[in-house]
Amino acid sequence: MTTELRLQVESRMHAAGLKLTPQRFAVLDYLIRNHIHPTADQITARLNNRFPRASRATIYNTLHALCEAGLVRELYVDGAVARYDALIETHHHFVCRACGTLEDVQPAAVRAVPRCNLDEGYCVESYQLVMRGVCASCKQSENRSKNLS
Amino acid sequence: MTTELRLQVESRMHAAGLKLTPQRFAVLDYLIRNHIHPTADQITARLNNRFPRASRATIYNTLHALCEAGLVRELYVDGAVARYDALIETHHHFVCRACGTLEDVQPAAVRAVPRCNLDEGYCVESYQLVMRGVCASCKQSENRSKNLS
DNA sequence: AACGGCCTTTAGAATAAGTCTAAGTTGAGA
DNA sequence: TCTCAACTTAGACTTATTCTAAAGGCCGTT
Repeated sequence: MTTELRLQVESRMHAAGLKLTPQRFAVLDYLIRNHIHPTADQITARLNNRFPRASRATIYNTLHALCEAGLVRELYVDGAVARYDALIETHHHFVCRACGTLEDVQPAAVRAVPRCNLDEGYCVESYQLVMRGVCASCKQSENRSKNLS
Repeated sequence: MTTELRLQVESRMHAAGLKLTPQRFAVLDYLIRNHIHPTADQITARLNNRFPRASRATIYNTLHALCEAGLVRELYVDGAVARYDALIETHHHFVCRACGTLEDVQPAAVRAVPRCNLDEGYCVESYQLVMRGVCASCKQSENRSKNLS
């Protein structure tokens, strides 16, 4: 984590009334460095290789706290397992139905401005766009097997 | 279910190699008549008031079969509980953070054309847009309490 | 209309994600 | 440094979903 980012995190955590424990830093640092949308279990397994250890309850507490502080986003994409994402900039997601990979999609790549025309009084505060399909490498494999048959 | 719809369902189920059991009709009929995005538990509770009874396993089997047949969509919006939706026409969803209600949003209301400019080779087959915010009636309550204070 | 294969349903046990609890620990303001 | 509310912890608990093995029923064929 750069010093700049660290300061930003500190001020956000402070604003949210959260203490800066080693466990919280470790979780956030991991999410910032690894954009793999891990589950709580994956985070636990990875962090417990190193210092500091964190129990399951702490991982969940931390993730929820970071979500409330707006530093992390919780995603439900595939199934009933929550995935987590350091919320550095807004972005969308693409899921490959062949290999299951979940990738980030930069907002610039999507011509989808969620300028909604809902009934009067509705207030959209945030939105999430999940695209599903086949990623480039799986598409290639599909084409290859088609040509063979 | 209208005769027309029933025929459509029969042909889709047949195409998917699925038998037309009373339980499957009951689940689909309930989803078509009630756009409340129920959980598997809510469906089970509701159906077991009437004929035919269906066990938990059957409800899940049926929902998965209907999903594969493209007649039903599985949604993970709030948390780790799956919600189900008769997939009659494409539409989006709006979740109110105050009352938790999940509402349908017609595509016409969203100026979001998912014409994505992903890396070459990517193929978007479907997408799902979930908007979060405050619904009209909750917004009104919020304003009312602001004026009082 | 009856038959029989095989898909479907069922109850209940098993699994897994996430939450709760109560006791010990610690970050950070004074 | 002192203090205490906030944090962490292990493990029990809850709840959604899946699995299993046996009984049942849909439907093409006769």
